[in-house]
Amino acid sequence: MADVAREAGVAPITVSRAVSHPSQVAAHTLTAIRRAIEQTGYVRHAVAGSLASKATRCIGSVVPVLSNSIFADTLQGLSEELEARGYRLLIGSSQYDPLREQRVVEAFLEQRVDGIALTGTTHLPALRAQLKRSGTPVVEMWNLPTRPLDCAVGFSNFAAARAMVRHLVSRGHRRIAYIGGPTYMNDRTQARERGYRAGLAEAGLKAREAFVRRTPFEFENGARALSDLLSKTPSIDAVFAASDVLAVGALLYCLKSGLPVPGRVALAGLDGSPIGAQLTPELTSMRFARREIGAHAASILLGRIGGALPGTVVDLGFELLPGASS
Amino acid sequence: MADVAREAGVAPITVSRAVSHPSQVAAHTLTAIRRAIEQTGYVRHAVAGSLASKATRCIGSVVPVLSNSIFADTLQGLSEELEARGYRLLIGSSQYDPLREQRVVEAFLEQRVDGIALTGTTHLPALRAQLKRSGTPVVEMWNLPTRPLDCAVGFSNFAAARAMVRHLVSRGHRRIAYIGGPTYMNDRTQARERGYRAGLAEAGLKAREAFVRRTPFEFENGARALSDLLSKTPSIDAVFAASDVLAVGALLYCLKSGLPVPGRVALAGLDGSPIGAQLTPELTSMRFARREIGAHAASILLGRIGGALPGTVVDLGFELLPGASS
DNA sequence: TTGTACGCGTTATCAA
DNA sequence: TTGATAACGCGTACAA
Repeated sequence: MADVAREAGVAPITVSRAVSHPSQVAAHTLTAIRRAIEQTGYVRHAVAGSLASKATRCIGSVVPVLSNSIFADTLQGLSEELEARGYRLLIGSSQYDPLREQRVVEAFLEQRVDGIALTGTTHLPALRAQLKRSGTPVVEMWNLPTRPLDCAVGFSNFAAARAMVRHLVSRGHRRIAYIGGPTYMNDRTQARERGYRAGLAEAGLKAREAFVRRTPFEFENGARALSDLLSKTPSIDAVFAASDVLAVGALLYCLKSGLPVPGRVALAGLDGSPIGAQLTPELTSMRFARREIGAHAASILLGRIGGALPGTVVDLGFELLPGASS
Repeated sequence: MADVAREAGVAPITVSRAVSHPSQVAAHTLTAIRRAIEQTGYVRHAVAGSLASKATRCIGSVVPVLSNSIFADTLQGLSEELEARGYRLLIGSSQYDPLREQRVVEAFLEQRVDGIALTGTTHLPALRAQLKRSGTPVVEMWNLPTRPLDCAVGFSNFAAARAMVRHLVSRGHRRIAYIGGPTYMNDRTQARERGYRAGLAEAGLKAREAFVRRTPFEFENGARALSDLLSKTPSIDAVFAASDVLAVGALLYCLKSGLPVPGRVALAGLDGSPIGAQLTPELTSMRFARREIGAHAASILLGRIGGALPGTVVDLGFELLPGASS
């Protein structure tokens, strides 16, 4: 920066302004400085800038996994909105492990990110304390917390799951099994399972533990769980898989085994994945505003950084996508 | 840090050592400092540390998109390997736009990342120059460059595509069409298309432009391209889709339309996606070492940071996954 | 094993 | 609109 300043015949601080706040610099000074930057090959040192300004213009984000496209869409929304406003996105993955989440966030806090976007609302108490103490703006995504850490954006996983069970009931199904993810420290999965039970209860059906399977989000596991359900409790006439990864796996298993869907079992998922819509029969699912969750999260954080108060909770809702699988 | 030092009765530099190089500090001093850190709630300021040490322990990575799981796997490998060695991963996406790639890398250079992992080998000349000038270690992933920018890890997209055509020929197919991605500034897609033509040429078959479709990587586009090929050039007896996203889309289209596979058309993809393996018929594909590409990229960059010379090019090869679709 | 002195490259603050 | 000065919070180099 000193070299550029010398070259352009100005003080270093003017170069700083030309780069960061060009509107505060006279037009002719600006052109001189830009030429000098060109000539010297100067690259702004963002680390030094952050140290002096006490702002990194970086946002940290934690998702369970990158390989599930539902979070990829949210990250895309986050990243685009942030980029448009001159912010950068750091991404960490927790692998559904709250301890890893904590470690990733600790790294973010050391980097002095200006804001943090988390997936879900279940976090280790120690992490909640660290976040509070740091004063960093936080937004929780993908569910509606009863008591948000700071701000939140998502939808009611409970209501979405219950609505799907209502749909299956409305189609005449009564013996509805459930395939979902592991519930440990996962508020979304927990809420979906509660939504399933609530939906059954509403219809006067009773939830049976023998109708429930919990398994990690992989296609093969959806297939395996369905096969297991059909052999152990052959009386079931529908399966609600609380994630399209599991639902698609289950549907493909039926196609492979020649089991008519919905003739033998009806199937429904959640998440509205593109692949489900391409299958035959088309998978009944629920669309969530995946990209918008990210975009809203970005807006909320930038608002908080700009001085807005905590407490914002945005509900983006959900939309039933009825398919031929149910 | 000054507060911690006072609390522990040592100089600030000793606190710095206790945090960054604990082995250089006496055990009892260490425990005193750790207690002081606990009491004060001190969080290391990584920005200041980076400014002083001239190292950020951050690696920047550019992928075309996050939503395609093939890159997610590579990022997972990268991130895990880096994390294990105390480095952090910054992720940017180019949306297959070389200008966006350049802007993302410029941001990385301003942040003073210690190394950069790029997808592919086609980059804007201006970007190549900036990278060279910066001296930052770079690794190109997912293809084998003839002249690497610095280092590279991947496999021959050309050879993989050619091998798949050989496979289709060996199964008796002669009128083999091609569905691939857009070729502009995408060396992987270009190489796969050249591999297709080379495979045909070897077998004494001639490539016809009417047999070729280029379309963005989406399930629906694979379906649309196949439908178009079947109506315009009904004589085709096989389709090689140079990416499983497109191949799966094409296969699902056949299932929906009741076209026998491989009876009416044989189908083959590339990338070895999990979903392809679950379909009926199982999709013929090619497995690439997606995770390992990322893990190797991390090792190579850390090696370069540690002083290793540029020029490393690692070929991880590919493996044919024959399925019932061909 | 611990400490002193200094500098890393910017920006905030205040003044001109 | 531009500039002088003083941090920002660490780690390096060297010394004790």
